[in-house]
This record gives sequence, structure tokens and C-alpha cells, in this order.
Amino acid sequence: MGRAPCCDKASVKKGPWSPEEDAKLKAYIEENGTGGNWIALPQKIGLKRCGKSCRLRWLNYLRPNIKHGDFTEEEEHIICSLYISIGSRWSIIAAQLPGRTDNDIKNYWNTKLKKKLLGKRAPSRRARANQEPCGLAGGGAAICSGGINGGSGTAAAQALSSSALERIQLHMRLQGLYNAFSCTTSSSNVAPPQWPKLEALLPNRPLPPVQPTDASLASGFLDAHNAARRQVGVSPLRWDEKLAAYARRYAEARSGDCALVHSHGPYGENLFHGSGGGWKPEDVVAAWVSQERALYDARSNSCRAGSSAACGHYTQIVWRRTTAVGCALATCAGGRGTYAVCSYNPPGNYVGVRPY
DNA sequence: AATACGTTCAACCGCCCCCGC
DNA sequence: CGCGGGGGCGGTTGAACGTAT
Repeated sequence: MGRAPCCDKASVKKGPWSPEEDAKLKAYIEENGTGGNWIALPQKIGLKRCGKSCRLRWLNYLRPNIKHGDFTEEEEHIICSLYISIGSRWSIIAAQLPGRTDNDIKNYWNTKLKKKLLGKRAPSRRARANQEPCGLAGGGAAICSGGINGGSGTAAAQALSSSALERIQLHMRLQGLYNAFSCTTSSSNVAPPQWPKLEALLPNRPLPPVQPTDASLASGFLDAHNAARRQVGVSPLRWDEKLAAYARRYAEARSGDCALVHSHGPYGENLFHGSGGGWKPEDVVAAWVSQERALYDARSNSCRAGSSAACGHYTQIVWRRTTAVGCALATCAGGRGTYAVCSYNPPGNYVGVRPY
């Protein structure tokens, strides 16, 4: 029983990717995007790979702005507090860490952070093979590795995953020991950072009812976008309520700190934070366009200020392949100004690709 | 120097969810 | 409404490399 595999295992290559394969995949996606179909993609470009393998390679290694290497203390704090709150939801945790992939975070957690926090040495795989199905971990909580999948643990132990038990251990440790014990290697006695309300950031919390965007707000954003696009001869965007709902949800979730931190969702995204109130949609778009248009050098396809961030809002706005936009405004908590989010589909700003 | 053991991380596997038909 | 397929995700594996004995 079960479903057919997504690709013919006999005819696809497995294992490490060669530089040639990487180059082929990267060049194609940067030029054409994924086309919305990973399964068909390898055939199109003549790669003997499973579509899922291509997707993974792109997301975890080839796509722009991927961060590799050591995690910062701040990143460790985020991983720790989110793991305690939600467990091994690596994709959600990754969404809070720009440039990090879920795979990276998962690996980092399993190989380093967990040991650091639980203060135990993870048994080697060889040792694990000889281990009793249930045992006592360093912190005193029972961990049953047989667990849910039919091991010999008690019903209570079976009801809790080892991940949940780890989280309980972590929570107890952090509650009692926060000052003496830090998630990070640092021994500094600083107060734990205030992260945004987690519940507000979770994509699967109950959604508020989708309300159509106020017409003047939508047209304000849309017209300002399309005016900028018209100037470079790019076809107009259409307003998309799904994108607007996504933007609204993130803007509301972010209104507590109004930090310019991306949601890392499936769409392109421009963020804005202005002090005070009274910001209208056209003001927000104007802030992106007027300041950045001059910084974009179409001849070299780069930002004159050096960093791609310096004109990235503008290039997303005029990105030819983007067809839809949806935006939202939110008021920052404590009178700290106005926050705006615009979501774009398909997303733009692929490195090496010209916006128009 | 040889071997065993430990660590890291890219990649695979298989399940679940969502969306289009 | 049910079904099928693709995408997304978490768990796991295995190869390569590092370290200890």
C-alpha cells in the first residue's frame, strides 16, 4: 500500500550534488523560477534528480542569502525559546532566523544545542543500537526511545514524545537556572531577550476572519506600485486579498516591536516602519521608491550603495515577473509609529536576474 | 600508525496537508 | 465531497572528517 514514489528511483541519481548539477539548477531557477512544479523541473533542465531533491538542494544550499557557519548567541536564544514553546517545528523556528534553513537549525539543535542545554552526551548511534528502549536521562525525566512507535514504555510515556519530554526538561532547567545558566556559551548575566509573542507568529494559529481590504487602502498601495512600474514599462500588478491577508496577519503580529524582520514566508516582502501616525499607503510606497530608484543601476543590475538591501524594495516593486501584491498597515504598540508590510507573488529579487 | 569512537551535516525517506479537479 | 498529486516538513541515515586510545 502507500502512494507511488514521486520519482522513478531506478533512473534518478542520489547522493551528493556535483558542482555541475548545482550550477545547472541555480542558473535555471534564477532565470526562470521554479515554475511552481518541482517534480517537472529536473526533466526540464536535464538533471537526473528527483524533484524533491532539487527543491531541498535549492532551499538548503543554493538559494541566495543562505547563512552557513556558526550561530550567534541571539540565534541560539531564539532557537532555545522557540523549541521550548513549540518543540521541533523547525520550519517555524527557521522563519524567525533570516538566512537559516530548517535543516541547518535541526542539525545544530541535535548536534550541539541540545547537549549544551540538557547537559548530557547524546549516545552515539552505535551505542544507541544496544540501548534499552527506556532509560533515565540526565535531568531525571524518563525518556523512552521506543515510545509512540510501539516500544515497551508505559502508556504515559507513550503519550509524550521524547521531544515533549526534552522540552519539559529544558523548561524546568531554564526556569530555575536562567541566571546561572545560559543557552549560549556566554556566561553574561543579562536578562533574557524579549522575543515577539510567539502565538502571534505561528502560522497555524486560528486565522482571523478574512476581511477584504479597505478599498482606498488597497488602491493607494496598488496605484503607487503601478505608477512606479509604468515608469519602467512593466505591466501593472493586481491586488490579491490572499496576499493582503498574509501581510495583515504579519503586520499585526509584528506590531508589538515593529522590527524590520522578514516573515520568510512564500512571498516577496517589503517592510516599512515610520515614526508617528498619518502614514498613507502612497507614502509608504513613495518611501521605498523615491529613495531607492536612484540607487538602482540598471546597467550593472546592482545597487549603487553597495548592498542589495539598499534598493531591494524598489526592485521588488518593479519586478517584472511579480504579478500580484497585497499590503497592510499596522499601528505600532506604545505609539511607536506605523508599520507596513507588502507581500508579492511570485517573489522577486533573485540574485543575478534583472528586475525588468 | 592503526583502529575505534565521536561529530557534523547534506541528503534521503515517508508522512501529512493543501489545493485543484 | 472525495481523490490524487505536489509541496512541505520532521525524523533519520550515512559519508566524511576529527579526535582519542
